[in-house]
Amino acid sequence: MQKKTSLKDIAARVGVSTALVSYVLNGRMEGRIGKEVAKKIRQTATKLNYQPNHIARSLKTRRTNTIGLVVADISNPFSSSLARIIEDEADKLGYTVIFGSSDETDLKSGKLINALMNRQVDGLIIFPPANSEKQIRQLIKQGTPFVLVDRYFPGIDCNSVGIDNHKASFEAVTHLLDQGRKRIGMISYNSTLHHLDDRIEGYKSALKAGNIEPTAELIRKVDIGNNTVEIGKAVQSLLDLKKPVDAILFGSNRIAAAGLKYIHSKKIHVPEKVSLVGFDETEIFDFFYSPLTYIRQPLTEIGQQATRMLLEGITNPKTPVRIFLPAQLVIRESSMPVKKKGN
Amino acid sequence: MQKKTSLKDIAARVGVSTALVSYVLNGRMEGRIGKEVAKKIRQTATKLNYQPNHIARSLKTRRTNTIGLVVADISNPFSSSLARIIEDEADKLGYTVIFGSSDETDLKSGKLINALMNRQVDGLIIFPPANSEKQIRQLIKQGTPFVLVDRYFPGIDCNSVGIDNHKASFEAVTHLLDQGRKRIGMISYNSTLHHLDDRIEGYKSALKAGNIEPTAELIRKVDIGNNTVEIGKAVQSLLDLKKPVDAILFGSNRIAAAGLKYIHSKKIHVPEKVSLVGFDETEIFDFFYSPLTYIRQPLTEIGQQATRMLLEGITNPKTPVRIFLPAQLVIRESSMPVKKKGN
DNA sequence: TAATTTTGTTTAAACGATTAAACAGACGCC
DNA sequence: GGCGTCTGTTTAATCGTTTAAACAAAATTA
Repeated sequence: MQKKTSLKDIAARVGVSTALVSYVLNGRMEGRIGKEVAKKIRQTATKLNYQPNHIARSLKTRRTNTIGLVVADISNPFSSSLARIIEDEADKLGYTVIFGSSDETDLKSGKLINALMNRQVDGLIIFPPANSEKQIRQLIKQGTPFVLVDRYFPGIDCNSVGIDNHKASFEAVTHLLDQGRKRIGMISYNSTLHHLDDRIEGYKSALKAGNIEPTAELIRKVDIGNNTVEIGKAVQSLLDLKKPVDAILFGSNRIAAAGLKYIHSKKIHVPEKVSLVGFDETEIFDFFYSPLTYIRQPLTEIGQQATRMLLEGITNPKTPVRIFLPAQLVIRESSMPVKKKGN
Repeated sequence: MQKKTSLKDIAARVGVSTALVSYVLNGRMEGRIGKEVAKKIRQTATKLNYQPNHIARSLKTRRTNTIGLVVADISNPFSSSLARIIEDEADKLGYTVIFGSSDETDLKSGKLINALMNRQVDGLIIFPPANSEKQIRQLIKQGTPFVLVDRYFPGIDCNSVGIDNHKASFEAVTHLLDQGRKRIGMISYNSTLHHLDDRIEGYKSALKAGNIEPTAELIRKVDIGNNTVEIGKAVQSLLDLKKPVDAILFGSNRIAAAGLKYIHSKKIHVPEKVSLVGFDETEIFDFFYSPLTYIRQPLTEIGQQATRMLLEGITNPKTPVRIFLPAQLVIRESSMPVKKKGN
C-alpha cells in the first residue's frame, strides 16, 4: 500500500508548518496568508496529489459528512429507488451514505442504528419498523439528527417525510366507487405501523362517504415479510365470500405483487371479475396483463426533502416537522368500469 | 448532543490508565491483567454504555472495517439484490458498506472510487463501467484491495467474480435451436465491456455448432443507459427483416424489460411469432403474459464470493483470481417449441 | 541475598488533521 | 522612540484510540 501524502509531507516540502498548509488548503484566514507561500503550497499539494484524510479530519471536527440510511430491505425497489435519490442528493451536498437493511424487525434496526452511530454518522434517515419507538426516542434524547421516512409515530414529535396515506387510499377507493364497484376489499399488513392504519382509515372513510358501511369482513391483514402464500389466500378468501368483492386495494407493492401472481395463476379476470389498485409502484404493474392502477408516491420529493431536512437539521437544529406529501392515483386498465351484464 | 463515554472516562472512574482499559476491553495481554481491575473495568464500561469511537480507532489502526461498493445504479434490481447480499455477508464478517452509483460512466466511477478511498475504506467491490481500466490499474498500483463484479478486463490481472457468459449464451441459444428456431437475433449493448462480448461470442458459437452461420444482420447493439425507445426500435428492426427473426436473446434485464414492453404494446405473439430469452432476472419476467425464459445468475454466490475474496485479500493479499460461476437457464413459456403450421 | 523473571500497570508517542493562541517583524502614529 | 496595529507564520493542544516500551513490585531462581 503506497503511503498517501499528508499535510506534514507538504509542509516539509514547502518548509512551513502543517498549520499553514491546513489554513491555505481550507481557504481560511483569507486575507493574512502570503500570496507566494499560498501558491507554493497549493502547487505542492496538487503535485503530490494530496487528498485529505477524512478519518483524521472527522476525529478533530467531530463531523464525518456521512449519513446513515436504515431501510427495510435494500433489495426492495421502493427502498433502492429512494436510496438512489438520497445518494444523489447527499452527494450534491457533500455527504456520503452508509446503509443497512432492517428486514422490518426492531431488533435489526436497533443494531443497525447503533452500528451507524458508532461510525459517527452525522445523522440518520430511517424507515422505522414496528415497535422501534424506543430507539427513536433514544435518538431524540441523545440529540442525534434524524428523519423518519415513509412511516412515523403519532406519539413522537420528530422530523418525518412521507405521503398523506389517508388521502391516497381515500382517493383510490373513491375512484373504485366511481367506477361502479360496491364490494371493495383491502389487503394490508398486520402491523402497528401507523401509516398503514392511515391507509385503512382512508379506505373506510371513502366507503362511508359513498354511503357504504365498512365491515371487517372485507379487510385482510397479512404478516409483514415475504409471505406470498398468505397473500394468495387472502385474495382467495375475499373472492370466496358469500358476497364476493368486486375490487381490491392492495396495501403495498409487495402485497400487490404477490396478489397479482396469485390472480394470474388462477386466471381470474381483471377488471371484469375484480378491479385492482396497488399502493406504491413497481415495473411489474406495467406487465400484468391488465396494467395496474396504482398510487404513486413522489419518491424524488420524499428522498430529496428527507435528505435536505436532515442535513439542515445537522448544521442547525430546528423544531421537528412532519411532512405529508400528496400521492397521485395513476389510473389504468385494472380499474376500468364494470361492464354491463350481458355485454 | 450527549457526550459519549470514552476510554478516558472509564479510566478516570476506575482509577487506572486508558491503556489498561484499552487492553482489557480488547482482550489483549490476556495473562497479565489483574482479575479484579479487569472485572471492574468491564463493569464500568457496560455501566457507562461505552461504545468505541470507530473514527479514532481507525485513525490509529489504519483499518476502517468498511468496504466501498460501486454499482452501476443502486435502483436497478440486479445491483440492489447484490448489494443486499454483500451487505449481509460483510456484516457477518464485521464490515460495513458504503455505496455509490456510477451510472455506467467512467467519470462517475472514478470520482466515486476516489471519494471512497478518501474515506479510507479497506477495500472496494466494483462493477466497473466501460473505459475504467485506468482506474483499476491505478488501484492495483496503489495496492488497494478490490474485487470486480459482473465484469472484468481481459488485459488486467485482478480479482473478479462473475458468470461464464459465453457458456450461458451458448446454452440459451442451443436451447432455442433445439426448439426449432432458425433465425435467432440478439440485442446487446454498444459497449467495450468484455463480458458483453462473451455473451455475443457464446451466441455465435452456438449458432455455428448448429450449422448456422452467424451474421451481423441479426445482432443489434443499443447504447447503454436507459434507452427504452431505441430498444423497441431494435426489436422492430429484427422483425422487419426480409427474413425476420423467430427468436431473440436479450443481452440484459434492462434490454429485456424494454423489449417486452415494446412487444407487449405491439401485441406481438410470444412464443408463436417470436421466442424470447432474457439475461439476468427480474420479477417482471414472471408477469409478462408469456413468462420469460431467462438466464439466472447465481447472485448469492457472486455476492458472497466477492465479499469473502475481498476481505481475505485485505487481511492477507494473494495472487489474483478470476471466478466464473455457472449460470442456469430457466426455461418457461416464452421459448416453447414452434407450433406446427396449421395447428 | 543478589540476580532474574514474571506480573501488573503506566508512560508517552502516534495516527493526520484542526484551530485558538502566541509570536515576531513591519508599519504607522503621535 | 515608544506604542499599537497589521501581517504572516508557528506553537502546541486536541480529538479517542492503540501499542511499544518503560517501570515497579512481587515471585522465582541461583
